[in-house]
Amino acid sequence: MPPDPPTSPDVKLSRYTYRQLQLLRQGSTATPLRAIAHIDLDAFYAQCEMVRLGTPRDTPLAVRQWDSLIAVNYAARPSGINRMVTAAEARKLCPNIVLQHNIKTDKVSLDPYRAESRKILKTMKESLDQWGADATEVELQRQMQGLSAGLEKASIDEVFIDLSPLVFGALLQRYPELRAGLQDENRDAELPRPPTTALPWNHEDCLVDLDLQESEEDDPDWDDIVMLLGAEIVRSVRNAVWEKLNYTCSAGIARNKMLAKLGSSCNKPNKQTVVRNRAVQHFLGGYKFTQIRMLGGKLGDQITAFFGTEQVSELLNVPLEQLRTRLDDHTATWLYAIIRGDDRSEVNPRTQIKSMLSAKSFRPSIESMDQAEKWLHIFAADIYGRLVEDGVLENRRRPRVITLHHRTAQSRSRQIPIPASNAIDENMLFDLARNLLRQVVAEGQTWPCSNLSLSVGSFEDGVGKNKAIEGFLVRGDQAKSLDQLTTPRETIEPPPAEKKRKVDDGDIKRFFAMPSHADSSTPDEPESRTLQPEPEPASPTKILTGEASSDGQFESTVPQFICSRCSKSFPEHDKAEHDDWHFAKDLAIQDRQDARNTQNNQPLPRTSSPRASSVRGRGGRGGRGKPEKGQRRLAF
DNA sequence: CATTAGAAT
DNA sequence: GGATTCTAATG
Repeated sequence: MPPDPPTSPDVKLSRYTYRQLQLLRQGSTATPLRAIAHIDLDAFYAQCEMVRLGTPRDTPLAVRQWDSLIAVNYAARPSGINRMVTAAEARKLCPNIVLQHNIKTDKVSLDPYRAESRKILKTMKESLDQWGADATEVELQRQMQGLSAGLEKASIDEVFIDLSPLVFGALLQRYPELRAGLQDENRDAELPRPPTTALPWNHEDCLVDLDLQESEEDDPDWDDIVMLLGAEIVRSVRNAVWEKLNYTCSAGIARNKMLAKLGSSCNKPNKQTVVRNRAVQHFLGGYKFTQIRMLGGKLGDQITAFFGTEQVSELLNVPLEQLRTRLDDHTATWLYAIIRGDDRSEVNPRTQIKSMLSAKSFRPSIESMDQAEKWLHIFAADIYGRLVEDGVLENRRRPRVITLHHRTAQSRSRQIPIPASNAIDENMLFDLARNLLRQVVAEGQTWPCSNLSLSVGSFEDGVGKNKAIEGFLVRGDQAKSLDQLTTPRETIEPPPAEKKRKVDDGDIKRFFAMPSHADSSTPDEPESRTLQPEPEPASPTKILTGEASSDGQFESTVPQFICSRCSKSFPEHDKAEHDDWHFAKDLAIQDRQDARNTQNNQPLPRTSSPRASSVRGRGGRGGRGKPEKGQRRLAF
């Protein structure tokens, strides 16, 4: 009998290694076993109105703005109604349709939808936190400790979820044979094959057909199991959203964000689509690449023009070299990978918004200061409301500049710092906006005005009472358990960034230790903007002086300086210390950014000496901003 | 800092 | 398609 072919030793082994399995735990982007979901609310605005009005699911309804429709529910679509149909046509096509008007003077009109969006997100988080909480074994409890899914709000009605940590937990729970090898030194050993030969897919899951060379008869590998578990989790999330809030949504489950996003729109409404690894080629091959995120605009058009096709399947034939002749290296490499289903962008939890803008274009242009001011009030209220959601009240984040844009024939903008000494409120924003508008008006050519907008930006992390920085400095499991109570959203997973972090930790601690307020090691505001009820042992005086100086009422005696960065005033002799404080906080902020961005990617070069930049006085723009720039673009 | 472009929903 | 929102590049 001839010896077995060389494949035989591998027959009982998986294509995947213990290392690749282990990477799931931290939600690494580097493992092919990753499980990412994209969830998309079905015709969101329409559903919001249906929920609000108690409209039955099978009643046709659309949300109307002006004469056009901005959302059409699924009950109305069979009548041929879509967003490019006028209200009158819709009525004709479907006489019994409910046309819910979106009040004209809107601006506030998005608010209810935002509120619903928040509720939905919260429900999803709760559902995820709940999932798998029933593990009984002690050892397992330990292993699953703090495993939580990262959740990125992609828009008002879309989220990405990194299911990997949860899937990791579930795998260990259901396949005990995987546990032992994780301790072994040889992480590059292959996993055993999964014990199952046929997977119990839920009949409601839509499976994308496998690649041509693959067969449903083949035994599944762990990536298939991962998808199965992912689908199970997503189903429970969707179910929670339905049960608690009465919204339906569609989802895609796949190896990465790009595939998940494409998947979620495959079967709507109220369905979930699974793109298994073995189906990726077949799946993507049928798409136009202009459907892929970031390729829907001019870049996509250019590529189409360059290579004479918009089919993924045809672009696959273009070798990387040739892509490089028309596109810059970065883009070429990214494109080459993305059309092959390789997308390593991470699910970015706690997407920190960088600016908030409220705008209005005027159909007949407006002609007077009065009209303009009316809108400034609306803008200020709108932005203020969003700032509150973002945590201004708790002092978690705070914008430093406010900008007014104005358009007649040309457009102009003016910005000023937001005084850091005062609490932000609606009126303050309005006053600042009015100042800006007056500046614009003073230059003439103001009316008629076709467009006005107000925005705030340059956010600084207020670090609402020491939790965030401290939590970050603690590593690993401690951090996670610390994190649980107060900020369930933030997933902090340092391990991959270990090497470069170490140095910084030292720096940060060193500088945080310096200030003479030796209280509780808190790197918080020296003058404590918040009125924290928390009885701090050593600080009643601190709070008092803080309030006094921000009031500006008791300042005459001691010589003061005003910090150019935060515009707060302090006794002269505290200046050095205050500068150090800014420096330390810059470092911490930057470090946190880095950890988020780097985790799993190549380490980035840290900009040389933050110290030097923090000394620089003017412009209120010390160490912040620059460092995260380079790798912002396309992470892969 | 101001302006403009690009992308997405 | 229009309006709105956000981000990044550029000078």
